[in-house]
Amino acid sequence: MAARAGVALKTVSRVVNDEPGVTPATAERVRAAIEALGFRRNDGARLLRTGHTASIGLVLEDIGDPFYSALSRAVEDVAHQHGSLLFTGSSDEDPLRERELTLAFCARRVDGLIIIPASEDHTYLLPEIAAGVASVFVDRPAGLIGADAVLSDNAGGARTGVTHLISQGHQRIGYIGDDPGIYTAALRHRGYLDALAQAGLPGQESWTALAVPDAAGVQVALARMLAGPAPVTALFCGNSRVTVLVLRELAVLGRTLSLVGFDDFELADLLTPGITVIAQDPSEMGRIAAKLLFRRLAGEGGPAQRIELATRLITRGSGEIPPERLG
Amino acid sequence: MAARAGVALKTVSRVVNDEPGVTPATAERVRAAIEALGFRRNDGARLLRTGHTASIGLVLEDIGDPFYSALSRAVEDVAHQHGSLLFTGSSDEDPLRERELTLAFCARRVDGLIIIPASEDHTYLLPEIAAGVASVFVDRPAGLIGADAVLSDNAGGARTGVTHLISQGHQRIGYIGDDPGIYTAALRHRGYLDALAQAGLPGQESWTALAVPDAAGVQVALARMLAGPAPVTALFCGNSRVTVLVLRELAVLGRTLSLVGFDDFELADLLTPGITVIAQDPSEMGRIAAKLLFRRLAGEGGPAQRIELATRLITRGSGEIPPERLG
DNA sequence: TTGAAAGCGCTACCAG
DNA sequence: CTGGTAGCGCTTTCAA
Repeated sequence: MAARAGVALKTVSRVVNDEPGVTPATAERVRAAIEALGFRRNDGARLLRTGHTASIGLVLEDIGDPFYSALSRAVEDVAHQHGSLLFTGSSDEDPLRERELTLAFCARRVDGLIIIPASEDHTYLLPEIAAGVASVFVDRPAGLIGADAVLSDNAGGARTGVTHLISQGHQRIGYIGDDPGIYTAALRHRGYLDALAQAGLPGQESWTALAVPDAAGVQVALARMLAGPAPVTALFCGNSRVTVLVLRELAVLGRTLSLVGFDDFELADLLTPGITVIAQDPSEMGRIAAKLLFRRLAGEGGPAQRIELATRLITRGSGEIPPERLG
Repeated sequence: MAARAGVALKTVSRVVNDEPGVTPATAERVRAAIEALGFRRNDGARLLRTGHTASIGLVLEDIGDPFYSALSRAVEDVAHQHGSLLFTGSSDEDPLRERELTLAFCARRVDGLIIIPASEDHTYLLPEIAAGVASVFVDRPAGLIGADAVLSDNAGGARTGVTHLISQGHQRIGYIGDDPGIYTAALRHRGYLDALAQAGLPGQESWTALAVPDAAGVQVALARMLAGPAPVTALFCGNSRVTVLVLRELAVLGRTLSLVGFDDFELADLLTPGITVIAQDPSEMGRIAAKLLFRRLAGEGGPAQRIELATRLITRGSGEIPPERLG
């Protein structure tokens, strides 16, 4: 400690922390010494003593994905407002990695956790929660434990999108989406089915492709939907990755379909036609989750909250092509 | 410490750290106690003793920007390989915030720093570096201090892009870019000027717009370039933000220009025509920077390195429209 | 193979 | 107003 260096001894702590009870004169002397010796307080040690680390951990699927990076930014801003630093880690949708990451953050004694879960079982978090780590789940709820969660209205959003296509006159509407083992994917598929049922429209197995991972999968799925005498005239895509893959394949095939996608994406408005989407608001999700986390950290009690955010239909052209205008 | 709880006392440490010299029997007993009591090692305390924190700090402009989020992901992957956790912070291009963030990371005693600088003066880092914090700068070099840096060939990339337009037969080529006070922006503008000079083409002041921040600015700039009897037939955009704004404005105007943009972006290939770009590789930049950082952390000496990465011309259509084919 | 003590850098608490 | 002392939870060093 640079105490003796200046002149005073462990009064340094007081001046560093702006505590009351120090003569301006001595304070100034200490400050000079600090400056001269290049003293840097070790927050690690400080926070070992005080108990909280003024840092939170964010575990998400992939920080490189624009959706999550937008969310991440919102979380960071709220954390900054509260004087907290942010640890980030990508799980790559791997439950084991999620767990490792989360536990590593806990070992660092983060004050709180924001988790976009990849795992279905978060009982491993129970001891941590008992030890006082606050945690908020985003995009998908926690598995097997009660915890705060900020979610989108996945089913409702998909229903709105498909209903929009129906209202344009479409009767044969396809669906391409993720593995229904994924929480959001299952709900979106459900929304699709609900919309059809509500309109009294028949579904058909060949019109649905789940667990489509890549371009090849999309190619096969589309080929199936477009084959035969009564091909699909419209398509609902379960996420923006699929939407983009479909757009590429449609371009290759030289075909046009009326199309609505779940999730907005950059430049969706600049394509021709513009892509109609069901938009979530990742920033808003991050902001709300982070605010809730800090309220918990501030001592707010009450049962686990489940906040569901509405989605928004943004019409840009691709979803407003009636069946008769298709080539 | 959960020592007395199990049975043994501070032998726990040995077990937790897989140190040699523990009977399997006692080890098992300790492990059981750990499990039972839900013991969680406090890495903060551990690392206070050992001196290194197994964490690095990344300060960038905006984690919400796809370019930086891709870079960030690459850094995270390398950090993970080395058993390090990652602090992330966005400076919003504000020198003060960059400094705050960096110093906050240093107070947390991160082992190393990866900085995408917003500031022109990094002398504030000197004491930290003297204290042993390794640091690598990315995208732009450090200001006023010698430090490792990983950069793109901004001038060369811009020169390639503009030369490409010239080779398509264009003689009146405009440039819209950022404030030349920004390191990368100045170099890209220089590349543009160099390419024109090299081809013996005249420049014209009205063809250049620097420090264009928003859609309104782009609108004005384009109007100027397209006015008169000898309007610009091609355009080089200094960054992807500008490229997208230009695309929107051209769509509004119903005009076409041959166009090359610095920086690749999602869906550039799906637009009609596809957008020809000079691509950087943000992942590669992040990866290289992080690897260099960990080599420094491992004790590699030598003078500050300056690594310059090549850019890549990706032709997709927009840059291959000859002047005579423009409406 | 195991135990005890010292100390990392800081703040909390109680004396002076 | 200022100083000393204890101790946060861990590792390290030396002794048993």
